[in-house]
Amino acid sequence: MPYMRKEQQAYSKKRTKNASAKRRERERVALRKNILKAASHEFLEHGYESFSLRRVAERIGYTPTTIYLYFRNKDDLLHGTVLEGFQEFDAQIAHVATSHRDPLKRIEALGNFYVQFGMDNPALYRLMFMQRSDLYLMPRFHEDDVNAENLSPMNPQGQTPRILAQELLVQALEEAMKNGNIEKGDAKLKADVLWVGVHGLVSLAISPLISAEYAPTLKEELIRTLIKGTFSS
Amino acid sequence: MPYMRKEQQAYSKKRTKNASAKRRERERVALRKNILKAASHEFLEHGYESFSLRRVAERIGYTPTTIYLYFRNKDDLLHGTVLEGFQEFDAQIAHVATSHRDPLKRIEALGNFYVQFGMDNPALYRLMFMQRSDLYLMPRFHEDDVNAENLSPMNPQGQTPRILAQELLVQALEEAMKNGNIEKGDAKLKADVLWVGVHGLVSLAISPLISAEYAPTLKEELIRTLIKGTFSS
Amino acid sequence: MPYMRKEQQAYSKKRTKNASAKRRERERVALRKNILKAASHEFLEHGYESFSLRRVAERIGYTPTTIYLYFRNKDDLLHGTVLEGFQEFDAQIAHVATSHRDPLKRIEALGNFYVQFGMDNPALYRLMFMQRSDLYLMPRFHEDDVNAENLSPMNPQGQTPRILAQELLVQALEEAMKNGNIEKGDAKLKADVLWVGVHGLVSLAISPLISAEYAPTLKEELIRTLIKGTFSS
Amino acid sequence: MPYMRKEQQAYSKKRTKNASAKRRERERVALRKNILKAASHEFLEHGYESFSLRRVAERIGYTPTTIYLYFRNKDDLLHGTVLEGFQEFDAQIAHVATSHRDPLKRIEALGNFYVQFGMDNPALYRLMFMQRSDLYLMPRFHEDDVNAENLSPMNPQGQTPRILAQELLVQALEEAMKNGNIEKGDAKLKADVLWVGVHGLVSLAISPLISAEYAPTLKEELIRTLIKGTFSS
DNA sequence: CATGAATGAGTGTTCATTCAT
DNA sequence: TATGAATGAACACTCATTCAT
Repeated sequence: MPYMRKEQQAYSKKRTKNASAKRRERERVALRKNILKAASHEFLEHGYESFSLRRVAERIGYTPTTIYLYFRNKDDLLHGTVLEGFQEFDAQIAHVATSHRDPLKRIEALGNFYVQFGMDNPALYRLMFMQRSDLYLMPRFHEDDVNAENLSPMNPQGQTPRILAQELLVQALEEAMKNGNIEKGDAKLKADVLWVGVHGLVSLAISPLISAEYAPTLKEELIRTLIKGTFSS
Repeated sequence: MPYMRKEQQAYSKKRTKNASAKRRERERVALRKNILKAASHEFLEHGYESFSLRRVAERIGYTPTTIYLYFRNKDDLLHGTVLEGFQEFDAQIAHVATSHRDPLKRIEALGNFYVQFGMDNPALYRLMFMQRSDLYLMPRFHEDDVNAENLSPMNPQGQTPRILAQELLVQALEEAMKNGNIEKGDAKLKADVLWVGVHGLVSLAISPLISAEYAPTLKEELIRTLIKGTFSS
Repeated sequence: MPYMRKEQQAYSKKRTKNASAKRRERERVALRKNILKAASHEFLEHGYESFSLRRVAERIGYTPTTIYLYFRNKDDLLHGTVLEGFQEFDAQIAHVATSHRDPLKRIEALGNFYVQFGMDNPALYRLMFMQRSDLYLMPRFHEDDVNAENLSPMNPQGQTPRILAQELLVQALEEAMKNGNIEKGDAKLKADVLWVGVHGLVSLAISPLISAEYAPTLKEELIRTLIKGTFSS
Repeated sequence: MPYMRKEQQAYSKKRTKNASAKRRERERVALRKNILKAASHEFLEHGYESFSLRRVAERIGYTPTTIYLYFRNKDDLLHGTVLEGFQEFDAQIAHVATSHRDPLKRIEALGNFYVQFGMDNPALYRLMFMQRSDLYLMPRFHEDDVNAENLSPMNPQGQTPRILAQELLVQALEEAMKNGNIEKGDAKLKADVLWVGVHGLVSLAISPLISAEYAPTLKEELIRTLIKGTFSS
């Protein structure tokens, strides 16, 4: 080590300390993300009910104990995982909504995205819309998690967040009504009918009740029917 | 005990025995049903994966061991729960189908019954159509259960039984097409669209995603939409 | 029923009662034997450690509870079973001993029988000589079983019964010494050497350590060796 | 803590860490051995069939769960118990064999060691030669245990290892025959006769059937008999 | 005499969690 | 920061046993 004045030494030390602290923080965040990623895989494979913290630890090559340094307990990890999934879904569908000016096209895009997302993420879809909708509806999972209100990104007023997908659909329908694209009526009600339709499709498509090959055909027919039933005068 | 002649005594004894045997049988059946009911609740609360036989026992205030007197093992209990529900559902919907000659009325009745049954038996509905449909699809649960072929009462040819509700709907649609009530087309496909609709409705209605009060309104609108989309030329 | 005088009636009644009592007693004894037989099969198949009372009940088509009418508990049944086996062994070997006057021939017969019995009843042999010799040695299994001293039929003096096979061998050797067939010496010691030899053979023969096909050859050589080592001057 | 320079501190820390790691390792090994010891006692008392992992845990004052930190499952524990014993036995008897050039002396030494080992380790001996010989015969217990081929140290050719004691005896007899110490013949057969003899002795000596005091006398006589029967012309 | 119903103790095993290091 | 050691609670399941009938 070359000669340094005392102040320099102290300054250097501080810088070193800072740098190392930052690196540690970076590593910390990275590992946290890693855990969440592994957890979401675990979740996808084993579902909500038999989600195992130990298997998550195994996936990333750390001891179960380590996870406790990043999450308070199994539930916390699980909630973190699904929260991430929910946010992902909300972000993506919000993006879809903002990508189409024309309300009719937007409605179609929303429907297609919804179905696709469900079929691509069956475990998550099951959880959100079939098993634990309460979790999806809940504004926050832990009482002390003050940032939880931004769970649903489209909720600037701080109201209890609802199902974003549904709200986007309502908005699109309202616009379409205003534009005169479709006849006026209860937008919320009509939106819910559409939602019921696509949800029915997805939930059957990710079950053994209808086959994966059959799903697209059925989807076509369903959409045709819904459009005809909803929009035709 | 009052004085009795010997023959009377013997007769009385026999009657007592019979009566007690009958009472025991009644109790047996009752407890079995009780277990099944508790099991379906357990199922509803904890899902298939973390279904716990012990918790079922706790619910009804018996030892876990007792359950083994009524079911061979955990799987058997689950299957029993499911089977019971399926048979009940199939029997009732078959009855509905035979109660309406007119195919259009029959379709309406089937739909109404389907929705009502689901909302009246949410735990069972979840089990059958949302979580363990594979069980419903299975023609028989135990290889040695020779009576399993009558699982679906409308299957006299001995073919692998499928979803009875769906088949009844297809039949009704075919009749309606033959009668000229609706335009010809792929009856199976159209039936499935209807099914997707009602299933979507029920599955949301029994979740916290839409409220019970709202359900009837939504149902009306859905039916209107589906009918318009399906039948109008 | 024809006319009878009172005394006659009473007599007849008594006779009837007697007869029926006897029949009941016969049935009782028969069932007890039946249980013991089933138990000994169970014992043969599953050994001492995993002997199951319920399986015994299943074998004879009675409820487990019934067995408790004939035996105090599982141990009692188990003990009854093995006791029977021990008595059988003792009876048979005693019979073998009395069938041969010539001590040398008797020794040979005893050895052959011993080996054969062990190989024919491996479970019992294991229990008597390899696993729970204490049971075989014990004069009685239950403190209150006063008849237990006749466990070993050759023990009229009421002494603690020892291993009958061994005693018979000692007697034979003593006779042979007295007769001058073999040189004098410690008969007990020489008998024990022979016993060690046959026991070693049997216990290996009923284990996977030596094959069943090899056993006879080995037996021949063993006997040759023992005779040469014991009797030749 | 006394004053230390930084480097010293780091060094000390490292040493401490090393030391503690070593201590942990020692404790680990010790506990593992403890478990194995308890397991072999459990085995001795309750036999293979009703061997209870939980009782083993109780014996050493740990929770059952702890055992799973050292053994994969019950079977693994049993196999561990057995394997340990076998390796020990094989190693020791191999050492005995190599310690005596003269085949006759070697045979005598082998016999003495065999008997002594059995009487010193009754639980293990029972396990190896009286109850679970199949385990001893198995070349490896776990498919993934690549080091299992050195189970038997005298098997450089990689052949399926058999009972080492027996093989050593055969070798010694063959040498003795070659040297003209004893008359030629079937070495394997003669070795087995000797084995049968010592096994018979040990297995009776560690049972209540013959007393510990009597064992040496009987052993002397047995050896005398076997030698006379085997070697004398 | 025999049974059916029920229990309590015990089995192997998994898992989330804690604590000292 | 991360780990290793250990635990306690829970799980499905089996068995011997009791009690009322």
